[in-house]
Amino acid sequence: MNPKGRVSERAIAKLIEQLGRCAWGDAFVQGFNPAQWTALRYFDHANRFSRTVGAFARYHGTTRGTASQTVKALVDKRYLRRRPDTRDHRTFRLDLTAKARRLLVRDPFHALVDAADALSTGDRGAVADGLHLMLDRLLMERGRPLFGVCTACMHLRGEGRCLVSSGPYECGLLEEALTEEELAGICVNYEPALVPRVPSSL
Amino acid sequence: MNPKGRVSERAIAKLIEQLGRCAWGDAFVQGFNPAQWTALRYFDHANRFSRTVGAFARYHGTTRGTASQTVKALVDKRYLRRRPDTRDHRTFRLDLTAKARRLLVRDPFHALVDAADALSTGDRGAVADGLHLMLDRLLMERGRPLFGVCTACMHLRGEGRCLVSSGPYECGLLEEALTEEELAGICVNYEPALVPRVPSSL
DNA sequence: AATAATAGTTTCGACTCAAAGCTATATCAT
DNA sequence: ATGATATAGCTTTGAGTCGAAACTATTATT
Repeated sequence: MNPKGRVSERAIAKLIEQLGRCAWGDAFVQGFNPAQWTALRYFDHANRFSRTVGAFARYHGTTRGTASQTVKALVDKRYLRRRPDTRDHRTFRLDLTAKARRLLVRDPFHALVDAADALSTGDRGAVADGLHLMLDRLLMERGRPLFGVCTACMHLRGEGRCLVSSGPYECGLLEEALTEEELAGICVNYEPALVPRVPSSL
Repeated sequence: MNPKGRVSERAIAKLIEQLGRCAWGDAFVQGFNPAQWTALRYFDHANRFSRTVGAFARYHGTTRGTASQTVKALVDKRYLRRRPDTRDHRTFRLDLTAKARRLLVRDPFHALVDAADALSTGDRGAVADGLHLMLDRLLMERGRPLFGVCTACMHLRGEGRCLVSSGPYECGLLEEALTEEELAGICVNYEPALVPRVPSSL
């Protein structure tokens, strides 16, 4: 359709930029800003090893300083509860409050989700795969972590051969037991397994 | 692959957000910020009716106040030249300088373009079409203009039947003559023609 | 014990948003 | 025509946010 080589690549990049800006603009609502909404979504889906300021900063591709301020605003407004880690006295654990869970029902992010819903099922798969490929490549280039789930992670051990726990699953990196529900949480320590055990849905 | 309905929609939205953030972070470079890079790209591709603060604000989905400051910074640094419009004394025309054109060769945006380049030709088409559909839908919902090119615009007249000019093409809305090169510039007054004359590449 | 690395916070200048203000053009009644 | 009002294009202002760098405290390494 387009004879010149780089035309459609540029179009894709431009579309991503525009869609991103659009979602950004939508997120100035209900007294929050885009970063705060992203943080709320992050702490909703991150597993317990990843609910810290630093992990969120890496996920969001921002500095720890900025992430610290975003989190502070949410803690002050009682959407996150902050308490010191019992093992490492440098870090603080952050957990969503019930108030935050109620708020997330009206997340402005749903506009972008609805737009994706307009695609046909086949197109959705192609778009998702294509974007995933692009993101992996970009994050890899900058040495940023990938943030996947346990079910596709090489550190997951379980199904009867646990070393450090009597439960069904554990994280081989951190040597901690995992409940079945925790397997679906996104993790800063994720590393893709050579052969995924369960199809990832991120 | 994913049985539950909204999983892949959410994944797409998340990927777009992440890719957008990534491009945002890349754009803090060479003493410019993301908004300034977007402005430089915009004024590079916009046609002469659309090279104003207001048109850029609408394109970028921001306020005129913010756009005004972004432009001001670029004018002060001699990357844009600003001069009053001869017809409408409220508006100012903004044009890229040669200095800006040299700068745009090292636009950090190319990282995202390169990532798109990693896709196969077929995937690129599917991704581009899917994202285009999503963006159109989003912009339509919020009543924002679409910013297309003359060749796909319903206001384009030409090929021997011009009314206000002796040249080959003209804009029926603004009643101004258009040179052939200008047909490729993106325009704030764009409205999709029912039947596009030439395949659009934006 | 000394040094380096990690986790988080604070500070500063620049930027963004939203709202209000200013000037020029367009519309409309007289 | 003339003058009043509305609209459009842009700028200025103030509160809040971002990225970069400096800082404190804790843990890891040598």
